[in-house]
Amino acid sequence: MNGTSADLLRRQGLHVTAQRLAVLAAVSARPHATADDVANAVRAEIGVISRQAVYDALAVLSDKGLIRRIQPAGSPARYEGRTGDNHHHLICRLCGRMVDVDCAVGAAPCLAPADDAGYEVDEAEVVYWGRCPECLAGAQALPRAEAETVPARRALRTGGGSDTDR
Amino acid sequence: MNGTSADLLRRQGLHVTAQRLAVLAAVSARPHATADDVANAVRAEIGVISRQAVYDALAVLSDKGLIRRIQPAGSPARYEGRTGDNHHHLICRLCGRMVDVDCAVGAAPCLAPADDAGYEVDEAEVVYWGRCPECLAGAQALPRAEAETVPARRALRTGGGSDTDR
DNA sequence: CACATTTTCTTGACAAATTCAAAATTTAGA
DNA sequence: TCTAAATTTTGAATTTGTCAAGAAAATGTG
Repeated sequence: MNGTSADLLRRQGLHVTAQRLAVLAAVSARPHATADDVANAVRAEIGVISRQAVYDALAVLSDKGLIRRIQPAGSPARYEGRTGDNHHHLICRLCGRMVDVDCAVGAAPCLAPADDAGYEVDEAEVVYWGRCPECLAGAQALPRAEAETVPARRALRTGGGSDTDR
Repeated sequence: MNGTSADLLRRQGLHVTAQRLAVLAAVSARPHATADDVANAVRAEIGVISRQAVYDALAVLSDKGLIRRIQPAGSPARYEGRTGDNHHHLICRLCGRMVDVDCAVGAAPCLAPADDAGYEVDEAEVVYWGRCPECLAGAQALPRAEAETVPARRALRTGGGSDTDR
């Protein structure tokens, strides 16, 4: 199991290091984790790792396609291990909660642009924006005026910053 | 023509200010501009504007649906005037160039998730990732080793940062 | 038109996320 | 083991964006 991860790295021509293995494991274990979440998870596992090493590892792993980077507006970048199955994301505008949605169309690439403008497209990223069940319930309970007071953009940070998922 | 923009603002219950009109005009004139681009464009037109006023205007205008905010991974937020037609974006992984693509499916919302998980979805944002014609040409012309040296992520900033579009 | 209220803008400090740079370590292969 | 190249560490700097408080401007009313 660990051998597999190391092989994955080698197959991409990357050096195998404890940091990278730990980052890969952390991302797989916590879908939608931020770089910071990953750093903390890795520290819990191998002791210390520099912030830079985390960023490098995340960058290199996503460049090689071993992990996927998602960057919803107003939220720091997130990473996930599921790759290649071309699933999409449903994000709550109010609390930032993010959930996976299987592709409605089929296998990757699930979509081809109407006109590719000469681009060589390798991925179609789809984000569905809306409001999650909990926020819907909360918003509807509030009187109109108060509901409007909720600063949507800000909530993304404070409310759903890290405890996003599931 | 200017009267129209002012009316747009009034219709949304917003005060009509030179700053907002200029921001609106700047965004319409330069699709995919960053907040910084907008600030510069506005300064060229009305003299001075504070960074905060630009952010406020962009936030309020996109909240009201007069402009649209796009935030591709690894790049600062961008704004565009085209709204309501639910078009999508094609972004080059190498240089960051972004072009519009009309929706392949039809009118908004062009897509509904396979399983909405209880979310009330109001928008489906689609980003096609790939390599633009120029980068493709450049990459193929280079010998393999050199081509791989190009730091993809960094290029997004330097290469295509501001002079993105077509 | 003058006024009061509310919104918006300015200024300046601040914070988070990410990147840069240079030196020290580690990895892979001969 | 030894070497060259790849990684990691460390620490500072940037970029992007936000907060807060007071000043200025816009809108509706008398």
